[in-house]
Amino acid sequence: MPDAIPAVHSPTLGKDLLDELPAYDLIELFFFAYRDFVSDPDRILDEYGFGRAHHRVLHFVDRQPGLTIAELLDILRITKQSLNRVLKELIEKDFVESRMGTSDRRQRLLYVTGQGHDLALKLAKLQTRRILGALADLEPEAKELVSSYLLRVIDPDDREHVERLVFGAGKT
Amino acid sequence: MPDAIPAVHSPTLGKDLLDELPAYDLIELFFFAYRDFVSDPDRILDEYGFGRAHHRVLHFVDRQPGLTIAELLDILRITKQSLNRVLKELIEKDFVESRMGTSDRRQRLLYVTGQGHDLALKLAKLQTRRILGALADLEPEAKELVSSYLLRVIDPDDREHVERLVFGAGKT
DNA sequence: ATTTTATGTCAGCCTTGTTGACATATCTCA
DNA sequence: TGAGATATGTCAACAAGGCTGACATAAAAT
Repeated sequence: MPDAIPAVHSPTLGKDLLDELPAYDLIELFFFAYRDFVSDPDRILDEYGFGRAHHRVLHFVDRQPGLTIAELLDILRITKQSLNRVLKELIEKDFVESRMGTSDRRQRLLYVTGQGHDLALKLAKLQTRRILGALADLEPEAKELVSSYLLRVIDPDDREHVERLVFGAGKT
Repeated sequence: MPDAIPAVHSPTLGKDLLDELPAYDLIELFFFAYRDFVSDPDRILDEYGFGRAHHRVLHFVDRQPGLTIAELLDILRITKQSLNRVLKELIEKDFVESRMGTSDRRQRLLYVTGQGHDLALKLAKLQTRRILGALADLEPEAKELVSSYLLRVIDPDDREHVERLVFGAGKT
């Protein structure tokens, strides 16, 4: 079937062809790369009786101490019932703690505990080894390019939010 | 806590710091980008009563007509019971068909049907729009760089397999 | 002829998502 | 102050898509 498609380098057709020819290479690479990216933490999480859902919560709470439930729901885009299930376990096992808000006492502000931070860091380092290691043989500007590429894959409406979250956290 | 870490640009420490400082930016961008990357197909799959698991099967069968069950299991890395559940549905709804192997009659060779191919293509184009669109304002060599980056994120043991699968499919 | 391989299938369990309904405490605003 | 909005918690039920273990069959391989 690809045989029927004429040589690609005609400048007049460039834009249309992008719409027509699926980028199977990137689609599949993305799939496999992401799978391996999340697989590293899985083994360790198992030892603690946690899953990926716990990892996500722990990660974002570690990154943004004092995060509220509402903010976390907004980041994860799951229902409060789903969140509550894993959050409750993280709190019971003393990896996260929830304090009453000071200005608004309805809010719960989330913080990681000592061992919560240790685990979050351990998992982040594992993933870091893989995703920075992958840059090793590439040009020095590769990291900048990859991260600006990934940012552009994100929905335009969320980009600003993600940018604040990713590049603005920890400093606040 | 980041305050305790000394200024980063000392050349002697470069390598060690890579091991120590988690790449939160890439970790999070990867997370958000992948989420949006898979979200596009979800809406359409819903209309057919399919989920992501069906999408993956349909995709790889579309890409590699004549795929066997064993090969598919190897690509997806799930159990045959999990695969069978979604595969059965795809076959019942006439998106995929399974023919007896010719050389080895124990094997089942999988093929997409007409509507199976149409759906697979529709989904691939949706994802293509996003992941090629994200290249729009970047340098021309960005695509090559991103795809070689993603390849390097994949487990070294699988890289060759994935390369064959990604760059060698459809031609066979 | 026996064993191995490729696949199918039954039954049950887990994680993580969903919806809907309802409870409580606190804040906001008229 | 009092009514309503907001932030969170919780109960119950369900669905998708993973998993394990056990067992069945047909065909290939030895």
